[in-house]
Amino acid sequence: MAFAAKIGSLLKQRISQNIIASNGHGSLPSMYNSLRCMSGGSNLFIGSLSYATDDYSLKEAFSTFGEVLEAKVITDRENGKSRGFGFVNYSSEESASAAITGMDGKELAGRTIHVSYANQRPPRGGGGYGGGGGSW
DNA sequence: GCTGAGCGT
Repeated sequence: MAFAAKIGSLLKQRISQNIIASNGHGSLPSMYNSLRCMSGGSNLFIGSLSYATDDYSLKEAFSTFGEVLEAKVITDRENGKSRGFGFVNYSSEESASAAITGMDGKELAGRTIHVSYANQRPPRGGGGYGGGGGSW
């Protein structure tokens, strides 16, 4: 069949476009170094959070910019009190970018928060220090 | 009786 080949061609083009879009979106700023170890989702670091902010409020606050797969506010394990910062995991990089553009330097719960891409975070499992390399 | 730089079990 001829259409079969056509479908294959279309699929190939689609894949190529996807790869190219992942490499050079054209709209994303230069921050490819920050996205070196991630697959399917973007991790954002939220700082200067209010001590009254929780995971749910974070998710609800950042859910308006995109689909938040996971929103977590860091709390002390020995105290159980909010440390004042959290992390937001989006399902798309554009959503994360939109969240940064729309929430970085803005106010949440009455406090100005700082939104940026997360950096340190070893994939829990292994034992041992991973790399560090945080210099870009 | 609690505080505001930073990066999570």
